[in-house]
Amino acid sequence: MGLVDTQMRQTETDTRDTRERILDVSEVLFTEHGFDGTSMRMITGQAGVNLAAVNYHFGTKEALFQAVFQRRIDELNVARVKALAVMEAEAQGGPLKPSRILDGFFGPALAMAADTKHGGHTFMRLLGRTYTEPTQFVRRFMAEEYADVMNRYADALYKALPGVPVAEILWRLHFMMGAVSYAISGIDALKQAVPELDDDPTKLGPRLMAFLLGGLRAPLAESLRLQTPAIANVAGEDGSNAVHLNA
Amino acid sequence: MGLVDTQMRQTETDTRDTRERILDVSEVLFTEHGFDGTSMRMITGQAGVNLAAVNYHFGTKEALFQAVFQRRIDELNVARVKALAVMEAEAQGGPLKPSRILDGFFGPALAMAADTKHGGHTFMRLLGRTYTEPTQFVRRFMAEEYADVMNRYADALYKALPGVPVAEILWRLHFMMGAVSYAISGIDALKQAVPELDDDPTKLGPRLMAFLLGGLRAPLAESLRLQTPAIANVAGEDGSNAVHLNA
DNA sequence: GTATGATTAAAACGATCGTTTGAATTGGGC
DNA sequence: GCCCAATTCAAACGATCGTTTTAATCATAC
Repeated sequence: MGLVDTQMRQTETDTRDTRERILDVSEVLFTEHGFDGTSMRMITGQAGVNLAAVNYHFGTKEALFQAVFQRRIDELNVARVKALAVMEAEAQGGPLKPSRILDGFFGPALAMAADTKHGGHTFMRLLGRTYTEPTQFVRRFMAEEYADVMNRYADALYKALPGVPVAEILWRLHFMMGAVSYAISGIDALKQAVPELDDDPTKLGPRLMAFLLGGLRAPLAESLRLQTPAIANVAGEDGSNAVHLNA
Repeated sequence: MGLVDTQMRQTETDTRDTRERILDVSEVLFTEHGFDGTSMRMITGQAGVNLAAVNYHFGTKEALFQAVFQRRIDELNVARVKALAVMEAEAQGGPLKPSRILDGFFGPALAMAADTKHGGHTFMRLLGRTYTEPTQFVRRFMAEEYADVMNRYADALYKALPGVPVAEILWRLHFMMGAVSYAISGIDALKQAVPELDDDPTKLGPRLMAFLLGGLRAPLAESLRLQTPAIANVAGEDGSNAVHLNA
């Protein structure tokens, strides 16, 4: 046992070098060129390992993508659950402030996105994109791991915002995730459209938080409809097929 | 001239059949499998045309993707500009209601996304994704066409929301686009995480509008910071590298 | 030293990729 | 009828894809 253990640890240390080098490079390439746009030769070439190394260590290209994904999302989930647990312990059963709940949920994501040195930013762009094009593997992943974390935060928000239905909270959590995703990934496109825009990275957090809190605490749609009919004609040529965004 | 014109029109009618068939099929396949994940043989096979037809009519695969993109985004831009022009004419120089401005901007997008019969929904998913992974072609597109529409709506919002800086409006427009993108594309992932969620499509518009308006009209970050310190510890193991979402 | 198991290396596999070629087919103008 | 341009078609091009195979190399246990 002891011998095997020593040997194992040694070999594991060896492989971790190659394995992690492959993972790091893959993370960047998958983000930049997509799954199909990234070839094994691009990966192994840039990682400085043999072509067969990926198949040896991960089995298949798809399994490699899965490994890239798993490594980061586990880290993200752990940070989110831990942040919520700390806050709930402090509150001793009482409700939390919505702003702090959002901090706990989106803080780890933004922190990871702010890490441009170790691929965190790269991965968050990959995650935000993958969320809108769920493959079979990602679907299963969402159901297994993501659901738990989302429901915990939805519960916390439900306590913090009395009177707001859970379904509404989940939808708004979903909308907020979209806003955060664009805040992280879409900056390039935004700067392309408006080059003169102030994109001070230190202001992004407050800007985003202000927006998210406003959206989260917005009056419900039912009461809103009474205030604003908001029936805009956004139709085709003749204006017949009007679209009612608020109806 | 007349003869040539007649002949041209006839042949154009002929090619339009193949061309549009290719465009329609490509739209679906590019959305579902991405650019690299879609092969010319998948496209031509499903469209019922010869393999060489794409190269003949569009020149190259990338040009085909560009054509797919252009067809829809032109339609979107025209609808948005038109909706704004109508509202501004009615208002006779006065400010517009923010809810109506959002209707004008996001109404056409949601209307297109609601069109599941003719590929509109498909394309909106493609657009939302492409926005976060801008290729060289999309970058140029953003700068040329998207910028104009965005700035028009930003100006309208600037008039409607006195005291809010233009930069802030642009950022919030950006955040809102993320929320809308997730509302359109991320439903599958959301349902995967929370299967019991109420996803009545007729409620999506009001839900989204309520959220967007809340985020748009939220107090600015500067004043918000005074109310909520909102410094969450979302750090790693030791809690040393705390993240300040609001600082 | 030798044996053993894990890792790396070089080479090749068949399959599929986007694109091109050149001939066949089409359809309207004379 | 023929002509001509547009389009379609079948076939092939070289390149690249993910994966497998087989041998070489390495580190460790005995």
